[in-house]
Amino acid sequence: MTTIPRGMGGAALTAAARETFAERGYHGASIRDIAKRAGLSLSALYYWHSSKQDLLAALIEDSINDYFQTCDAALRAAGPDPTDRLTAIVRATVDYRVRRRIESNIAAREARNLEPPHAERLDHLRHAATAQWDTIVDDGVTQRIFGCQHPIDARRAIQAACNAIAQWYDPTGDVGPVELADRYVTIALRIVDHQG
Amino acid sequence: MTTIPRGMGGAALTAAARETFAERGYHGASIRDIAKRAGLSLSALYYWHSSKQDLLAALIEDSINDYFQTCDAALRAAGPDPTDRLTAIVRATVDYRVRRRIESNIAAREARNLEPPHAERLDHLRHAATAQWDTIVDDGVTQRIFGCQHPIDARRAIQAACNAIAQWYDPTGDVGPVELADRYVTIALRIVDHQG
Amino acid sequence: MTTIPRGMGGAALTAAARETFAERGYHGASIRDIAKRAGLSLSALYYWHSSKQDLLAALIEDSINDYFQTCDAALRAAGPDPTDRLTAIVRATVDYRVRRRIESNIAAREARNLEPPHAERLDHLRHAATAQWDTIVDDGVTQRIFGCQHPIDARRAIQAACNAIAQWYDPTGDVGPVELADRYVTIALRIVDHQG
Amino acid sequence: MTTIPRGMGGAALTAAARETFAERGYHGASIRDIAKRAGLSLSALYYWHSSKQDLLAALIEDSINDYFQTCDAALRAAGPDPTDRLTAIVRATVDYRVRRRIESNIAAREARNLEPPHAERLDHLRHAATAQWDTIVDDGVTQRIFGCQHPIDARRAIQAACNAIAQWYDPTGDVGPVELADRYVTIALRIVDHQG
DNA sequence: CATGAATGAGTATTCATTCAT
DNA sequence: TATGAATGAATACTCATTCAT
Repeated sequence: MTTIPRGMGGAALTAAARETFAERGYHGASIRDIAKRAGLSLSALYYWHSSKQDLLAALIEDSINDYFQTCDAALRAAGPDPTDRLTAIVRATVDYRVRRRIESNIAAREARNLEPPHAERLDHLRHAATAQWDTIVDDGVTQRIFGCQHPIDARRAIQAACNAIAQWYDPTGDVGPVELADRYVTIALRIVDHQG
Repeated sequence: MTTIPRGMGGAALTAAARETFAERGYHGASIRDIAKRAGLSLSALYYWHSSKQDLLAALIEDSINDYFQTCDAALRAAGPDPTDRLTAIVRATVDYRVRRRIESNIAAREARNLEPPHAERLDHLRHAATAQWDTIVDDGVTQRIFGCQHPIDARRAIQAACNAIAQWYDPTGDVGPVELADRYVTIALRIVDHQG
Repeated sequence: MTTIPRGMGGAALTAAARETFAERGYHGASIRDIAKRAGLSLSALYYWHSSKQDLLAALIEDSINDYFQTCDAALRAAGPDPTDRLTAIVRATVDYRVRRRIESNIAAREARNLEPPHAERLDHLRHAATAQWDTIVDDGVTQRIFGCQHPIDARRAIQAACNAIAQWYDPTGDVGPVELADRYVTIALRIVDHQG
Repeated sequence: MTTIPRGMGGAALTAAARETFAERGYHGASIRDIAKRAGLSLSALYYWHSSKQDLLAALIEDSINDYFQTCDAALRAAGPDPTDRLTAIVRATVDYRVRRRIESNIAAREARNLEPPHAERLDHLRHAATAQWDTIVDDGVTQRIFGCQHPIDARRAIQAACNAIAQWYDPTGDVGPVELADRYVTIALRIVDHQG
């Protein structure tokens, strides 16, 4: 697993890469742009990161790890009840999409540009996340707490709605992350047809 | 990679561009790849299309126009009732995302690579579509047919769910477009808290 | 962009080539520009002229032939006196540079882009012209009518001055070709140090 | 085509560009030819010069600046007398055309291929040079030292004669720059009808 | 740690030209 | 006569990457 190097140059490059990939996409961004934005030379970039691909992978993996930690903590705190668990994972997802809006968009849009070693690790993580969501919804349906007839479609709809937040959320707007999470919990519970 | 009959180069190139942009993204796709895939020379590509940008714009605009026509027809047939109208626009959207899955993904992912003249036209269309959705949800809320407290978030969630279909739908799978539209209408009505 | 009378495609192309070569130079002009300017298709251009090179050669040779005819006529009318002959050839040259200003500039600037068969013919003509000028000046010096000590430099100076006319002459200005020729005859006679 | 010492690429490329532009003209010269002639890669060319246009502009501006410095020094040394000043500027011009024969030809032939920012600067310089010449000739005419009736045509003829030197001068020939300048001073004084 | 100099493969695009109709 | 469709080679330029210092 690639880690983001600590130190002034490394941090500046990571920040510059994040902004540049977000604005122009992986293929549209040139490492010259990134180095210039970081105020460093091209060669300095290669001191910190072995390739453009590595820069992207570091960014995405760091962000995804954050997401998994956020989810795990929330689910550990939530206990076994499907409603609590769905609430927890929706809150964690909304929180992550807002807090790491930019990396989150990069992860969503540019993941397909990751090459085999990184791509496989990411696929595995994604599969695990999907399983986590599916388990929660399935449990709720089995326990007749959720009335929806197509749990997979419900899960897809909730995830899509949460993921889209990163595309439109304005951190300077007047809906804060907590209020937003409340609203999306409500939407999620409606989608699974929560029997309240 | 079949031989293209003389005079049919334009269509072959459009099809090749669609597949290539979908697989690799706008910046990741090279026009050499596109021409090769179409079984024609690079120069033939420029005979039919004035630039790579033009190829992308044509693809996206054609697809978006299709979407608008589909929606307009559905809404004209639906009459004034908000439930009918929401049902109609969700059906039209699901239909479009399934029917033009590939272009639909290109439009969603690569629109930001459109340059000013095309980008502005597209922005305008997107704004019009959003207004259409908002009007429907707002009408339902005003008439107390929909109980949701945050109509804009509801609209965003529904659109995100429908749009995501193009990312995972498998045309060879066992859920057909009509059944899928039924399921998404159900989800949409739940999101707006339809009072049935 | 004038309309092309049927069968006059050749003339339209010659005119278009003249303007385009004059504006952009041989290598800077594209054969597409020329065809478009002539209001014809690319293929029509190739019906009339076998190549871009042929288009340039036709233009230059036509113009050079005109120059030689003008000079020959003037010198035949002038008789044997060196002063008369120098006057005649300067008048003929000024007349040509004004009358065929554009082709004259093309011939001067683009001749080096002519390929072997045409280039050799042109070199031969240029050499003949130089010999004609040199003979006149040498005769004047031998007969002590011209006092200049370096007849070749004198000839070069006169030719350069006359040739430059095509670069600055404004046909809408208030100095007509006859008055201009008078002035350049005066200059030429001073350069050779005419003993008047 | 010797090997270029590391760090000397810029100069080698400038020299190669000078030769290539002189031989084939701006549009006829390809940057591949230039790089190859310099014994460097295409990319090295772009490391040192931002574009083909930039290469041309640098060459021309450098050469023109040389000309202006040469003229200014000569005129400062010459004092106020029109004959001295005309002699000085003719000597400076001949010196420049011989000393920087190749760049001088490039400046004359390829200036029209300069794009707006550079073209405007050059136009301004050219206008200033013309004014300098005109002032000298006008002063001589006003003071009845020069008898010519059309000072502008006289100036044009002198300039054209001097400029043409770069087209035919052979540095291995037997007329050196000083002797040549003497001859052109004589020609110039005759053109303005110097009252000696 | 960091840079200046360099590279080879690749980019989108335009060229003069050809050919079947 | 004339054209619409196509081509291969060339165009200027950018890419990610390397390496000696």
